[in-house]
Amino acid sequence: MVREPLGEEAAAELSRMFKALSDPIRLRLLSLIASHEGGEACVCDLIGPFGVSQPTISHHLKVLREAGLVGSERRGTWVYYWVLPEALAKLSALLEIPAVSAKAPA
Amino acid sequence: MVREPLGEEAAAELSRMFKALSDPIRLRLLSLIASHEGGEACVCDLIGPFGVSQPTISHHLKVLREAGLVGSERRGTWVYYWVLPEALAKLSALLEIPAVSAKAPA
DNA sequence: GACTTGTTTCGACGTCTGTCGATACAGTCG
DNA sequence: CGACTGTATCGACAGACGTCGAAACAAGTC
Repeated sequence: MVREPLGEEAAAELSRMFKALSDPIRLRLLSLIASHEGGEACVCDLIGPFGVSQPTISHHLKVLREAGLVGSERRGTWVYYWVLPEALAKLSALLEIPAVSAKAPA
Repeated sequence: MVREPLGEEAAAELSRMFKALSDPIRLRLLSLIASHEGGEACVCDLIGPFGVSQPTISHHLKVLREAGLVGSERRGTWVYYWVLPEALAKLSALLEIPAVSAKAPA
């Protein structure tokens, strides 16, 4: 991000990922999935903690999935979700600012 | 993010920052500012590269500023913007997934 | 097959967001 | 002061987004 200006296409793809993270419920969902035992969670584990309806949770999970941040699989009755670490690593690396090139914080 | 589920307040604050990054033009603005000589850029350097009007750029800069991602200062005729590295570092750290706890990538 | 539980999709609604042109504000120069 | 340049704000509009209840789909059980 610091070395050279982001190209139009790269910015478009990255902004789609950040958009998926721009909702508090989706952030908490991601965190809940990532911190869940085994690194994955069933949808049924995710509908409790939030004050929204189950279809809304399903919608948010779809957004995370289409952004490439999580993977999902049906195993019998339940659907499981897990975080795709490569995607998060990509975003994390983008936001790393070499201390040298940044103006000193106020 | 992996160690424990994000709290409601933390998620709200972080989602505001990610929302600021969820627009391709804002991402490119941020990158343009960060990669600019001296780590800061005048607004007049930023209105050229995009196919949108000057008020729109000004609006996007305001969003970045209110999200705490950039600082700004008027110096004479021009207004300068620079990246606040602490904010980006905070987001970057959040997205770092310890390889151990993540499910292996497909 | 019929019933039950878990999950997704659909359709609708109000709200938020990105964009613009017009306008206001800030500072510089005659 | 008056004109001019750089930047921010305002008001309006179309489109996207988060949410819900209802309904559809999937898989297991009787």
